[in-house]
Amino acid sequence: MDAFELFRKLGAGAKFDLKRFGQDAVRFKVQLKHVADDCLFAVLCLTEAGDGKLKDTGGNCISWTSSLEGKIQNLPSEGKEKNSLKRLKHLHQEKVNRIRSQHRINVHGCDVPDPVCTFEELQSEYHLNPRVLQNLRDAGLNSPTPIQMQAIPLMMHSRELLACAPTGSGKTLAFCLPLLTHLQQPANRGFRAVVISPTRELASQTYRELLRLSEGVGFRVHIIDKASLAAKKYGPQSNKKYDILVSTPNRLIFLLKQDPPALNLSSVEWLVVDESDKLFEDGKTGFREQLATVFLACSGSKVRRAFFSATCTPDVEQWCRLNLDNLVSVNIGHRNTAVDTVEQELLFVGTENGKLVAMRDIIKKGFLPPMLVFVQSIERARELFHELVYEGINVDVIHADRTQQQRDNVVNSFRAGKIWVLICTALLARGIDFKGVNLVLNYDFPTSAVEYIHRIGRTGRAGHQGKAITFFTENDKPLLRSIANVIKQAGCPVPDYMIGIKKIHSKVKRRLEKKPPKRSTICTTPRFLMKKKGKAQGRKQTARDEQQGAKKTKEQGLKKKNKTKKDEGTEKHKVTSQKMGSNSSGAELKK
DNA sequence: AAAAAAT
Repeated sequence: MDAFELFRKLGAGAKFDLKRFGQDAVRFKVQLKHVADDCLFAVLCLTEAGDGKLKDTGGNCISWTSSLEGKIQNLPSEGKEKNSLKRLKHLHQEKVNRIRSQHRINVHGCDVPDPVCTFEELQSEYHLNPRVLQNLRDAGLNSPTPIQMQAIPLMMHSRELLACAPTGSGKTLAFCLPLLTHLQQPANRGFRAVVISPTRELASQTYRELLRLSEGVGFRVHIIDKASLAAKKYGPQSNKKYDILVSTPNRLIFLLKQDPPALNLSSVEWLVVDESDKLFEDGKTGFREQLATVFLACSGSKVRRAFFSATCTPDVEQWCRLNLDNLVSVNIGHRNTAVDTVEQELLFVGTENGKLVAMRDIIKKGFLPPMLVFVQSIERARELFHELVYEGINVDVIHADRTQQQRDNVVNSFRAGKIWVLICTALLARGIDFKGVNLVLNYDFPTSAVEYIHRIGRTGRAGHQGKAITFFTENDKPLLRSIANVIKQAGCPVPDYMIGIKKIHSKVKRRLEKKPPKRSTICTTPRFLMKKKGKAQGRKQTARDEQQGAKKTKEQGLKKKNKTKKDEGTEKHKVTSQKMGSNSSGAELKK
C-alpha cells in the first residue's frame, strides 16, 4: 500500500472533529515526522484542511486497516514514536465510536471489527469481488446501511452473531454480501452456505437477491422449489456443483430424511437464520424443532451461524449466548421497535361490522395503491376477499392454503402493480420487500406487538415514507396498550388513555398470540339468507368462489387436528430448556 | 392463528 492509498483510507471523507482533536493531530504531525512516510502522511491528512473539515475524498470515514496495523507493529519502536502511535490508535477508536453512535450501532462482544463506511472498503479490506461491487452499483446501492456497516465485517471475520435491525433496513444484503465474499471461489464440495427463511415467499426473495448480486461471478445459488426434484439434484449421485442454498426448513428436512439422505450439509460453513425469532418459535407447531434438525445436519466443524431479525426475544438471545462461539450481538437502534418512517394510526371501528364499513370508506375516499390488508386467519382472508371482489378494485388474496402457483402469481402481480389491494395472512408479515406499499391496513388487530412491528414494516422501507392504519374494536382491548406503546415510541401520537390501560399478564399475552379473539364472519349478507355451513355463502356466488369453496372442503379433511398433543408439547419444552442449559457444546435445539 | 413437504 503506497502513501496515497493510506491517505485515502485514513482520511477518506472523515468528518473529523478538528476542534476536538486538532491539537492532537498537530502534535502527531510533529512527533511522527521521522517514524514513517505513511504515518506522517496519515496524520497530515488530518491537519491539512484548514476549514475545520477534512475534504471528502470519496468515502465516509477513517478505516483502521489491518495492513496499517501491521505496518505500525513493524516500525522501529522507540518510546516516543510508539506512544504517538498509541495516541493515533486511540484517536481512531474515538472515531469508530462516533461512527457507531451516529448510526445507532450497538455492539456487544469481544474484538469487534470496525464498521465499514463504503462498499469500496469491502473490496480493499475483505476482497469483495469487483463484479459484485459493480452489481451493487447497478442495483443503485451506493453506501451500506448501519446493519451492513457492522454485520458484514463481523461475518467476514467469521464471527457468529445475533443481529437485530429494523424492518427494511437492509438485513438481507448484510448477510448476502459476506456469503458471496466468504466463499471466494465456486467449489464442488456441496453447499457451503445455507439460508433458512420462514416462508417460501421470503426464501425466493432472498434467492433472487443472491442471484442478482452474484451475477457474472459463477456461484451456484439454489432454492428448493420442488422437494421431489431437489432430491435428484442434490442427492449422493449429484456432482456437488453448488455453493449456496436458500430454503424453508421443512423442505430441507424432507430431503435430509430420505434414505439415503438426498442432501448433505456437512460442508456448510455458514448457516444464516433469517427472521430468527420466528424460526425459534416453540411448541408442536412451531419451527424450532425443524431448525434443530437443520442445525444437526450442518455437521462440519467449521460451521458458523448468524441470526438476523427485526425483533428478538430473550429466549433467542439466551440461546445464542449459550451456544454460539464468542458471540457478538449487534443492535441497530432500540430492539423491538417499529420504524419511524411509517405514519401509524389506530382507528376505533366499534364492532366487526364496523371494519367493513371503515374499509369501504377508505376505498371510496380514494387511496394510493398498492395496499396490504392483514387479517388473522385464512378463513377471514377468504371472507374479506369475497366481500371486496365486487367493489370494482383490483383485489386479490394470499395465504398458505392457496397453491404455490397461485401464491407466485399473486406476488408477481402485486409487484407489477396489477393488484391494488392484497389481502393476506401472517404469510406476508415478515421480510417481504414490496417496493412502494403505500398503506398497510391491519383489518384484524395483530396478535402481538412483534407481529405488529413486522406487519407495518412492509411499508416505510429503506427510508421511504409509509402509512399504517390499525382497526380495533372493544375485543382488542387486551393488546391495545402494548401496540399503542410501540406506536408512541416510534413518535406517532396515541391517546393517553391507551397507555394508561392496565397491563395484562404476560401469560394472557402468550395465550392471545396463540388464540386471538374469535370474530364474527365477514359478511354483509343477512344471516337468514345464508345457508348453514360449507360452500361459499350468500348472493354473490361466482366461478371463482366455487373454485375456492371446493378447495376448502377438500382440504378440511386433511386439516383436522386432534387435541391430545398439548401435554406432549409442554413436556418437549421442558426437555428443550433443560438441554439448552446444560449443553454448551453444540447447536442442539432439541434432544 | 399462521407457517411449513409431498403425493
